[in-house]
Amino acid sequence: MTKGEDTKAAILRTALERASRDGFLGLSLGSLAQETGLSKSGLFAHFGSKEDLQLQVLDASVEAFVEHVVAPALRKPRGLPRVRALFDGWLEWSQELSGGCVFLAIASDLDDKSGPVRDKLVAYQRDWSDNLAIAASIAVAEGHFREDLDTRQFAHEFSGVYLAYHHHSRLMRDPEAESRARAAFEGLIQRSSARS
Amino acid sequence: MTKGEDTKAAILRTALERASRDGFLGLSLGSLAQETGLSKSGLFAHFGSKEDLQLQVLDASVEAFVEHVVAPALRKPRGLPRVRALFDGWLEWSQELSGGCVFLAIASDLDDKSGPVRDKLVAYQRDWSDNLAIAASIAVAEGHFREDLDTRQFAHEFSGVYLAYHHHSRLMRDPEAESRARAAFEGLIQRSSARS
DNA sequence: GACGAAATAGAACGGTCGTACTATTTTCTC
DNA sequence: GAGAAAATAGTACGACCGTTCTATTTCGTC
Repeated sequence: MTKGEDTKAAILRTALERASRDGFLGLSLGSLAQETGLSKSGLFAHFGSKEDLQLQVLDASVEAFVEHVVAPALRKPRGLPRVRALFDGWLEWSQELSGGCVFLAIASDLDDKSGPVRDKLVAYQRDWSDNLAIAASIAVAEGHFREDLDTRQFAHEFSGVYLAYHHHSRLMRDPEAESRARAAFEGLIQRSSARS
Repeated sequence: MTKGEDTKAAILRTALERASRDGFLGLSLGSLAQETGLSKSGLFAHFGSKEDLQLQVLDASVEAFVEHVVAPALRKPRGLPRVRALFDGWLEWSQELSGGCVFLAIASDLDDKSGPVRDKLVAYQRDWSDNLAIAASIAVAEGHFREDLDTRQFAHEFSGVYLAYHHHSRLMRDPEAESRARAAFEGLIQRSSARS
């Protein structure tokens, strides 16, 4: 790894952390430069524009997410164990960066914008939704979940459990958020399971 | 209503709309002045500071929320009908402003900050959570919901249904978001109901 | 160790930010 | 309708924004 690539990776690591706290709106080149010990123009030289930086932060976020959540789950047995691993990993993910889930942090300030950054985020989110539904359908195939389970509905409610957890733990700092989320998840699993 | 109060109300109405789209981070005095046809200093004179403006926007948001969601629900019969009205009203609320739910828009850029604006938002959110739990416990008392229902857990999952709806409809523009949310809600109602 | 290339710094740009201060206009009261 | 009070405009401030351009330093190769 060359010097430049090294620096860039360090910038992205810092940027990811910052984006989780302040979103993309609060992530300025000046403050990021200061935080990484570079000059503003020195940092800027690694990216053609702020938008390019955002796109690369997004890619780096997904890379981290796959490493921390998706990959470990894929090492688990197909079906229910993998679904559980996805949930556990996802919860951990939301606490990994100091500002919580970076995707949610940037989602809110991209909601009503348009452009490549939003497009990329949405594409990634769709992929994730698809993956949740696929994990559920594997659990159906393995006989863990009901034959007639609506796997897309399952994915939707799954994400609802996560979103409620994130909202209650992060904004409201509710100490019961995790136990509530786990209870909700168990309920979801139970009513999705075969031989209910 | 004096002229000044009139202008202030108009400013707040515009600010509310803008805050729903861009959050508090994206809501600048300059752009807000332009949008309301006032000079920047003319607008500023109505508020001692930007923070004061934010606090007042927050109060105005709650006022609107109570008017559009809480009050109509309170006119419904106690118990399940009221719970349903809260849900329906909440879904409508999320589509009322062009940027979606203003509370969620500003929640994400206050997550990790501290100060009076965040404190006020959190207080309001706790009130709302409490109200949901109370509505559920009334439904228990009326015999609509199970005696042993955990009403706080109900409130938590209720908000999860809303959050998933908001996320899927707003960020991902999923046309099925509403039907998914309604299905999730019906599931929640069903397993909370008496004589299941 | 020289030398071309890669990486970083520095300075400056027009713009917008929130805020303060001083005019000017509009409204209300008698 | 005069005059006080309220409401709005104008201007300026220092700070930071993203971006561009031109140095300067550091690195990798022969």
